[in-house]
Amino acid sequence: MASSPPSTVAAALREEILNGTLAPGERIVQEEIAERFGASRQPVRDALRLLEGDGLVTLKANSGAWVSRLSESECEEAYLVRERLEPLLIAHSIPHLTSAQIEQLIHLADEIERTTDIESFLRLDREFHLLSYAGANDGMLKEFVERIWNTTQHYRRAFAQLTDFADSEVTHMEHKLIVDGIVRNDTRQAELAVEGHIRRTRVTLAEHRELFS
Amino acid sequence: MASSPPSTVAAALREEILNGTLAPGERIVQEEIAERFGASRQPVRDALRLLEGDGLVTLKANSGAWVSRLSESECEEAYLVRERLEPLLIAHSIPHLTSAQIEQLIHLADEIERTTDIESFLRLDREFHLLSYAGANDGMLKEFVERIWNTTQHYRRAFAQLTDFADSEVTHMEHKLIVDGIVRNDTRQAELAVEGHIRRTRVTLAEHRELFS
DNA sequence: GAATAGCAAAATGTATCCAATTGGCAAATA
DNA sequence: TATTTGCCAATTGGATACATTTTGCTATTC
Repeated sequence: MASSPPSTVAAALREEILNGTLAPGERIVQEEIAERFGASRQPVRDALRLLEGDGLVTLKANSGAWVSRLSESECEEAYLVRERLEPLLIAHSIPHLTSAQIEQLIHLADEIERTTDIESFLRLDREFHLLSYAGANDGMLKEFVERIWNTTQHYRRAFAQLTDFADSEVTHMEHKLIVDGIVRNDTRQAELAVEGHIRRTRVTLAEHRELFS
Repeated sequence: MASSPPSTVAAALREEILNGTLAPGERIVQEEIAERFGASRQPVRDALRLLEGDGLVTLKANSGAWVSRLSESECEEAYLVRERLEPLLIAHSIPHLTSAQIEQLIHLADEIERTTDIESFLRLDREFHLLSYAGANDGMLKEFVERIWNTTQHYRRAFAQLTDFADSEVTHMEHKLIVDGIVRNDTRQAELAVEGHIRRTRVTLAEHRELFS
């Protein structure tokens, strides 16, 4: 599904932005991308428009495309919005999670605790949270949340590198609280754990303004 | 700003979708639009991609473009998200509203109360709420909220026509509560009034499933 | 020496032509 | 008669060529 050239190019660029190959602020030249994918500039333009819709790329008319960059206040805004949306999302998700998915969540929380590598941590943490929302049928809400995760991915990486997992103990505890809420079907606890998890991250991030200099 | 052909075409189509000229589910043919604007199909394609990013248009590869249509559950989801986001938005806005803007809000609430025409009501109501958020510096949050307003506009119109303003008294009261919170600088009251306003609309909408048949 | 005006190179935007895909209609077959 | 297969018209998608805009550099002037 969605295997048209523009989607393919967009997916590849999205991956490069998320894994840090393309950094925020970096210029994206249509012709370069077109050449790399053996296509013309037309599908590349479509791909860039798709990514603009995802908030990952910023287009300027007659000028070019850049990987989106967040200011400190925009990053804080992103976390404030997550604090409002993700508790709702997990509440809608929990009643429909399969036992296989719950098993996987337990497994992921465990694996995250054992990881010392930053890239693995980012990948597993993302997988954990998005899987905890997999039961929800809310298309638009999921789009919003995933968009925020994508646009803030770079800053999570920078933060993890800067602090070298200084808060990892608390993070693991919060993940366990979320899992516990899910396992015991205590939706309210899961909501509060998610909200607290995001809020603490926001406050901790705010103590490192140097990330945005 | 943003006066490039694609933006112009997108703005015109957006207007036609919002004012009901183009109804949800309606097909949009590239060549027709191109001819109407005296342009080639290329900028039209870009415009459709822009509108897809706004959620107003749904594209299907190799098939065409349609005005987006919401299901009943998607519409409810939209209101649930608004209940979470708009209180936050008005809380951020209130401290920065100018006295001229506050005067205008008072004036709008008054004008809405005097209106019996549905199109005027929709236009003024939208203007009132978006103006009440004008003080906020939250770009992404505003984008999200405006996107939801846009994609649900058609259903607000259908609801107003169906009920012929049966709940207008309550609506006016809620608007006054919001204005009162703003005027007295009581942010918390404004938040609660906004949340209640949206929540009541959601519940009332849910009593009219025939809108989505 | 700093600032501004003009120019040139590079990248984006648009138009046109051609290819590929879709969906409906008709005809043939079970 | 219902279903399936094949064809054709219509529409979208992609590639190439050309026009337009931007931007940085250079040269000139104050």
